[in-house]
Order: sequence, then structure tokens, then C-alpha cells
Amino acid sequence: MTRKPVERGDVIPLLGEIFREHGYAGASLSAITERTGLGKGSLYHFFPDGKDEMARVVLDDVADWFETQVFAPLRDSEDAAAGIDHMFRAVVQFFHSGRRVCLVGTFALDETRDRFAVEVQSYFSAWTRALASALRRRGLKTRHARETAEDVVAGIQGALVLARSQDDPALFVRAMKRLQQRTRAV
Amino acid sequence: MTRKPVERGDVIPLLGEIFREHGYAGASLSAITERTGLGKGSLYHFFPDGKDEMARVVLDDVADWFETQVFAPLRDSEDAAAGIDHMFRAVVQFFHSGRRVCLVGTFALDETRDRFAVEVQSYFSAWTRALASALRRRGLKTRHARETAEDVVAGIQGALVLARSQDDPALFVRAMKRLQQRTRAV
DNA sequence: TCTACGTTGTACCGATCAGTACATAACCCG
DNA sequence: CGGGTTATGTACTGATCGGTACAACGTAGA
Repeated sequence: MTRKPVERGDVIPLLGEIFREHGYAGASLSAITERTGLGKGSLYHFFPDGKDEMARVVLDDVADWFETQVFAPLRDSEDAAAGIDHMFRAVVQFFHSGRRVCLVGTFALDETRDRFAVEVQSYFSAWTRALASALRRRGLKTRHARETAEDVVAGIQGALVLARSQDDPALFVRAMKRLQQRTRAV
Repeated sequence: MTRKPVERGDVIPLLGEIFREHGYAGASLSAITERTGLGKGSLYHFFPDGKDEMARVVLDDVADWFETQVFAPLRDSEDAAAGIDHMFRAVVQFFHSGRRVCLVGTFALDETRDRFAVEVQSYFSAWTRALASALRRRGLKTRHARETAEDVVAGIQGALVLARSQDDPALFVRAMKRLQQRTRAV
């Protein structure tokens, strides 16, 4: 029975949840210590640059997850349609059927965007480009593929807002179903 | 030349911009005094309950604007298509072609939602219901009208997120054009 | 002019903010 | 068993947080 197998990597998902729920400004150090169970000593040992570094690490973690689980399959899958279907499955899973909010979307809306402008910008542009690539391989013209990709990514983000505003995860799941249908009708 | 025609009503739009840019948690009293030019004395004279009351008044103001400028026309306009077109024009104007963010959407994402749960919930439900009503009068079945309305409102919110993430207002305007097109193809 | 009221600036409150310092403790390797 | 590194709790910093108290101000009506 090991005492505390707490590694830096273990707290990253917890930090993600905190930033999602409170936003960057609202995520106080006290909320972070409470949720992670780590004192300030440990926190600043793992993340010497404080809150800024914590958020950056989380953003990086999210970007990595989407790159391997969503973007790469969209770009590289032999069957483009399968890659897209896989995206929707991954998205529903990642956002806990609409109960979880998009960290990057949260950061994008308020002044936090300025602090993490590059990360926020590249997350969404990578997503739309990867999806557009899959749609092109499904036969859509370049322009139409890019437009549809933007609509779908925006639709996902908006559905998260709407589902949370109504406290109704089912709304999100239904919206994903319809967006998926739209990518099939080519 | 009157000295200071500052009335309570004059500061509400300013408060709106502050909450939009910083979110509720990030909108500090010092930011508010700076932006409005009003000291704490005046601020707490006009809004005795402090930040909470300020945000509530702003939410109310926004809800009123949308009710009269968007929802009512959607519901009551003889020509449903004209009501919908009017909505898109009003939306592009209100959100400054995507340069401005949705206050209610911002509040919906983080824990601020709990504080203003009722206001946030009713804003979006009023919007989707009003739009669904117009779509029904355009000939869509009840269910299809409601689904399309949810897609459109979510699409608007998502487009705001995306446009801001890319610092590209044109993205928002193009997305509105396409959503409008979708409401025409019945 | 005098008074009454709406408005304002300023000083102050305790609480909390992010971040630092540092002594101690737990751990790993020899 | 050492000894060195890693991790952690605690106490502290100055700044800022939201909010209150209150005296002084401006103006309007009598």
C-alpha cells in the first residue's frame, strides 16, 4: 500500500475540471488546493509558474488528447466517414454527454483568451481543418467542406452552451446526432 | 452644458460590456469604477446589492432587448420569414458582427450559471421557442421546428466562440449567412 | 437663503487573492 | 544505515477583493 502515488500528471485532469467549472479568473488557488488535495508547497513545486502554468499544461493536455483521438483519425483514417463518426463518439464521450463544458471555449469567451491566444486559436483551427479534410475526402468541394466544418465545430460549442444553460445533457446528445447526420448527407 | 447627466440607466450598457469581457468573476469592482467613471459611493447608491445586482440588471436589460427586438417579431410577425430575417439582422448588429460576445452564453459556461440559473435558462428557452414558432408558421412540423431552432441558436453561440477564438469577425458573419439560408430552405 | 435629498469621494473593513520562504518530512539509491 | 533529492505543510507577504460608513457636496424647492 503505497502512501501517495501523486505525480504531476495525476493532477492535470483535476486542474482541467477546476478551470472548466470556474474559468481561469474564478479558479482560486484555494479551490485548487482543496480539489487536488495538494498544498501550495506541492503545487508550486510541480508548477513553479503558478496558475498560468497550470492552465497552460491543461490546455496542452487537452490539445494532445484531441490531436490523437480526434484530429489524427479525421485526417488519416482511410474511411473518412468512419473518422467523422469516430469524432462524434469521442466528442460525446469527452464532454460527458454535455455535462462537461469545453475548457478552450470557456477561455475563448472572456479576457482569458488574450493570455492563451495562441493555444485557443490553434485548437479550433486544427479541429476545423482536420474535419474539413475528412469532408473533402467524402467528396465535398474545398470551400463547402471548410464551411461545413466550421458549422459543425460551432454547432458543438453552441450545443454545449445551450445544454448547460438548460441543464439538459440530452439536448447536447440530440444535437450531436443531427450534426452527424448532416455530415453524412453529402 | 449640464454637468453630469449620469443616471442609473446610463451605466447599464457599460456594465454589460465589462461583464462580457471579464466574465462575472473577473469583473472586479475596480474595473467597474474605472470603466464607468463612477466611484464606489455612486455605484452602491445605484446598486445597493453590489455586483450581483449589477449583473442581474444587465441580464434583465439584455432579456428586454431580445424580447422586443427579436423574440416578439419572431412570434408575432405576419410574415414568419421576415421575422426570421429580422432576427439575423438584429443578431449581427447586437453582437457587433462577432466582435462582441454573448453575455448570457459567458455566464452559462462557468459556475456563474448557478447564480443566475433562472435568467440564463429562460433567455435561451425563450429564444428557441420563439424561433421554433416562426419556423412552424413557415411549415415545419413541430418537432423539426424545435430541432432546427435549437441548431440555429446553438450555431449562433458557437459561431461567437469560434469567431472570437480566431479573432475573425468575418467568420461569424459568414456563419450567420449560412444559418439564415438553412431557415429558408423549408 | 435654508433645508432636504440625491449623489459622490474617501477612508476603512475583514477576507481572500496569488505567490514566496523555508524547515521538515518522505523517499530513493548506495 | 547514511545522504541527497523530492515533496510537502505552514507561515507569511503585499495586493486586491467586495462591501460599508460617513462626511461633504450639489441642486431643487420652499
